[in-house]
Amino acid sequence: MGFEQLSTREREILRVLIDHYIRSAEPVGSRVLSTRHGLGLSPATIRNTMQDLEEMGLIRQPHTSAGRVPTDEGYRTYIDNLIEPTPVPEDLARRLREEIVAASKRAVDDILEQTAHVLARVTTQIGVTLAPSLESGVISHIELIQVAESRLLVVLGVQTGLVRTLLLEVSTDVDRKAIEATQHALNERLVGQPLGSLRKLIAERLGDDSRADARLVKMFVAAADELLERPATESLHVNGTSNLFNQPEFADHETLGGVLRVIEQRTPIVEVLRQRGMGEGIVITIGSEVNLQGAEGCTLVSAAYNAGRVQGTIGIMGPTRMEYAKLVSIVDYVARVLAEETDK
Amino acid sequence: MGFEQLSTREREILRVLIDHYIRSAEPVGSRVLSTRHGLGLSPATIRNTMQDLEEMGLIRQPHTSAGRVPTDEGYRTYIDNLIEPTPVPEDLARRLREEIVAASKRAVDDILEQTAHVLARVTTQIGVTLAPSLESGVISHIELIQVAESRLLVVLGVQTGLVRTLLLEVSTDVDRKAIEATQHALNERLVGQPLGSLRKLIAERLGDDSRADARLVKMFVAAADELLERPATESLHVNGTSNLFNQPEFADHETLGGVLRVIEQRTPIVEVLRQRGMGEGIVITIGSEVNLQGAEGCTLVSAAYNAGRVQGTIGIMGPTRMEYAKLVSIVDYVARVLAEETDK
DNA sequence: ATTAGCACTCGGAACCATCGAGTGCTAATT
DNA sequence: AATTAGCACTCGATGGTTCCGAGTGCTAAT
Repeated sequence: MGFEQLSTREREILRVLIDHYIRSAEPVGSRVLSTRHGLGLSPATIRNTMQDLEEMGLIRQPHTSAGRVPTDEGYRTYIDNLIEPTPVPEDLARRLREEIVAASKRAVDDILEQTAHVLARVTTQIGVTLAPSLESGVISHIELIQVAESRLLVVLGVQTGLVRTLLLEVSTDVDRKAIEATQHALNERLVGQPLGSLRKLIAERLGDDSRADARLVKMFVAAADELLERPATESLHVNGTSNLFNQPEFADHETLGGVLRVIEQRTPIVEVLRQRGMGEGIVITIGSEVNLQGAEGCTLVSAAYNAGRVQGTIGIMGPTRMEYAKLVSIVDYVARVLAEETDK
Repeated sequence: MGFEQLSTREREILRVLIDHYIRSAEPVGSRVLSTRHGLGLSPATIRNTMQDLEEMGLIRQPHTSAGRVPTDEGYRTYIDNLIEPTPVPEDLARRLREEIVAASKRAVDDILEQTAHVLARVTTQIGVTLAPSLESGVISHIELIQVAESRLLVVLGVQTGLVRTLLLEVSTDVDRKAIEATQHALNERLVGQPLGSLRKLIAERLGDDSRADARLVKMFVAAADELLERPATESLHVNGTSNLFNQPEFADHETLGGVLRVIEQRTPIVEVLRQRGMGEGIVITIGSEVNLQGAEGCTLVSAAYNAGRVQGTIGIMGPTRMEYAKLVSIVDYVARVLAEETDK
């Protein structure tokens, strides 16, 4: 099943077959491979090799008298061993950078929204972007602002310029003094610490501080918890869903519906991006390999980007039959640009 | 074409026909109407009336030898004159309220997201919610916070507890003093004024103020402008798109694609909600009546909600063939609950 | 080891007949 | 005068049949 067991010829035929299938979206027969591509072999020979590849589970026949299509295992070997990314053309690179930079004056969410949009348009796939997880971010700044009688706005500055805000509903009888005192206490004790360990820190460091209003602190912790937990699905931006309609694999209503449902749930996608997309370099995830029920025919091409010390993920989602050679480079490039833009 | 010209019998038949069609999604023949509904008329009579209704453009035949289906004009008369909303059942009302209240401790966007979700689930249509337009909101509070060397967070409090924040990229050489001074000047001159007239006000009131940093003020205005313009599409929440898949009218790929594309663009929907949805009571907008290219077969049932002095809109979107009697009440009820929750 | 040759398979397109729901019209009925 | 029964007619949907050809696997020749 592994790549090592493939002969040069098998590799070559598998590569050419998938290349062709990616373009045509139709089962590939031995004839086309023999004539239209430069591997000087007769159809018969190719047929033999194809039989072998089929036994290995890398390709299959939709029905007896049809050509072959890649299986997901086939795609996997192709992805891992047979593609050579084509560099992003100069002019496209320039345009990409411009469009992302144009948005970078705004808040993080706006950049990400814009990036998802650009990704979708350029790749004609679905663009997805995920804001950095703040777990490991370092608190630089805490501010409590009373915006209404019973509403407190919490501004949480995280290291290199990331900001999150959230609203706190408080009982009406906290006075300005208490708020200020709490704010001071929080700042003093928490700045410079990683957000992820906040709950623990508060217990340790503020338990004794008499200046801080205990109720406020408790609410603050609850809110911060939420900030850490919830935004996972909320900070996911998806764009270009309608690109699916052009893909023949989603001509079927069921298939299409399944994918859209998965996208709507968000969580499954966030999980794939978080769990597999971290680290560095491009990660390609085939739907059927992970638990993406309903989107088995989809694949995610993702890359992490560093925004200061925290990491977010971007990517594209489309049918497993996609032009990896081109798209991989684009995703990679966009991730780099995004890192530059969010990290300054 | 108007409603006045319909005889009682014509009205009755139109009503019953549409009622039936809404449930069955199939062309309605004269037989079914005669036997299955209590209007003691023979099929032949009904056929005659149906011919009349067809001439008036209220119903039509998909082809000879098929029953009749309503035209959009037919739906319009039905909507305007023939439906009687069924009250929301007690227990459903309770659950709705609970679910919305549960989210109301969080920021506005969260409530709206949750509301869209609830609407979608309960109606099995697409739920849409639109944050209040801040145009006419009154500024209660302005705060400038330096969150990084060259980043300023603007907190804009709007009357009863609504808060908007946005990031400002500034050149590095503004000092703390200048920021504070500007903040003071802004507060002094702008609090109590409607957000919409902000640009004009600033020219009038701050031109002479020497304390404020001119560059900062200019950037502030730019940012506020953006806040007024841009969020129109951004503060639209959509949920339940996959509900479309159950509707037979969207079995066709083209149709479905059209609708999804419209949803993705967002602007068209925002416009319908803003332009027609304001004021009070339920507004029902049929796709073909307004300029919703691609979503002609869709209808929006929307209602405005008051959040203090500003107004937002919520609604549902689905095939024109939807159960208005039930759904209208639900949308109405949710709008009321939402008003209560955002306005306190 | 490769390839030409050939019988075989099977999905898809085209064609056809059939069926039946629903119509519009006319003539009979109330 | 309004309603209804009766009837011929229309036309989409359904299912069966045939036909075509792309593509195969195998065998025998190179």
